[in-house]
Amino acid sequence: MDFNQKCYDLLILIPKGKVTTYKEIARALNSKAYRAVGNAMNKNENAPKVPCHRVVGSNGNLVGYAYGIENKIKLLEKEGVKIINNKIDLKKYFFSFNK
DNA sequence: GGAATGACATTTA
DNA sequence: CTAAATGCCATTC
Repeated sequence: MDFNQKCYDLLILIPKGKVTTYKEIARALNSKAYRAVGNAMNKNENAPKVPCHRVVGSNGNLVGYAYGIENKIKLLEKEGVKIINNKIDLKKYFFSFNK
């Protein structure tokens, strides 16, 4: 299984209305490749299968999105996540894989 | 096999 | 506190 595939697998576990960080994902994989995580999303092989939009920066900042940041914001708000100044309140919506 | 790239994070100014 | 520079991992050219 490739690294990116693992990322996708974890992303599917994220509940609706919650978000996580690239770092958290990397940590869940027992790795520090948060860069690679974002890269995996960029490939977007499993775009419709995986909620890539539920992944944000460490401080809740919306780093980017393959389909456009605007679209990402929209999707998150649809799920009940409030976005302020292109940022998310991690205190409220942060989801930890907590292994 | 080596160099370049990116949806990041952390440290320093 | 905000902005800029540096380091990092895996993938791709």
